[in-house]
Amino acid sequence: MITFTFPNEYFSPKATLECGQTFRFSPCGESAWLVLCADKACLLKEYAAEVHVSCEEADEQYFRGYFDLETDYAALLKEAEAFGVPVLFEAVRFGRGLRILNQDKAECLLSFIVSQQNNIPRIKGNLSRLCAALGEKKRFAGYDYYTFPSLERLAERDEDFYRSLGLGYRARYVAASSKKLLEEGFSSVEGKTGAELKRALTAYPGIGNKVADCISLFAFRETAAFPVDTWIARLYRENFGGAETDREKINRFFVEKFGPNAGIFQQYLFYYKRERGDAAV
DNA sequence: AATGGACCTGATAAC
DNA sequence: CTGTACAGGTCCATA
Repeated sequence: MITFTFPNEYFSPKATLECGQTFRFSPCGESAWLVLCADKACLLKEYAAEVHVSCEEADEQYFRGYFDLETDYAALLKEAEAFGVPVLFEAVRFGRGLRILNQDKAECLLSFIVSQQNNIPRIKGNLSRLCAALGEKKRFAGYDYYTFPSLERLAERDEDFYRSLGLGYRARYVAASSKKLLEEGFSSVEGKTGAELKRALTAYPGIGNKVADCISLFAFRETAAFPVDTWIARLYRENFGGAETDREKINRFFVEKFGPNAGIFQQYLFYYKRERGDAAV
């Protein structure tokens, strides 16, 4: 095991983990979290001025990439503030240290299918039962955890099995998309970006525009992908005086307004709106 | 092209 | 206390 550090001025484990982009983490004690992705685990500990990341030695580069540590968030926040939009200014202040993760593609795709019309505690329960049932048991730093299951294991189960884990009507989508992933891999999205990538992702059962944007942003580094859910739609009405109700139109409004990094700013806006929905700005 | 209803489930709020 | 609306939507059926 090794530990590397990163200044916490632009790395807040709490904001990064709790903003809703991932569901596979759990607090352990004060200011510490066990974070899981694919078949790997790491431990985050926050101190006064830095975050300590502990993982297997072979996984250091993986987690540096996972937490997006090569990206300059100081510059991104400056860019956000330069728009002169009050709610965005407040959002980046509130969510300072939030970083966009670079997640495992298959795990992200299936997790966000599960997330639709669902709440976070339940999503976490669904996914942890899924991993416990089909994943591989491992141990890291004294903690037991289950890996995210392989596509082989996932694809051999049917809708009824996923229903038994509590996924509800999403069980059908997880079964079908797992099979598609096993058969085709990511060949249908390979090399695609932007709108083409989004369109290819919506070809998976259970993936519509919103979930396709989430997967683009969280697993394909599509920094312009701007997921529009109920909170963003509300933000659009309340903070931008928007009149459109079509979520694709709302998506275009924000992408045109905030440009190539719109998706990153979306996470700050979403986190702020969900946590501080009552705030004046 | 756009609009509306069905869909699993359970934690939480609201009376 | 029992009921209901709602959760980071998607899909399918209609005019």
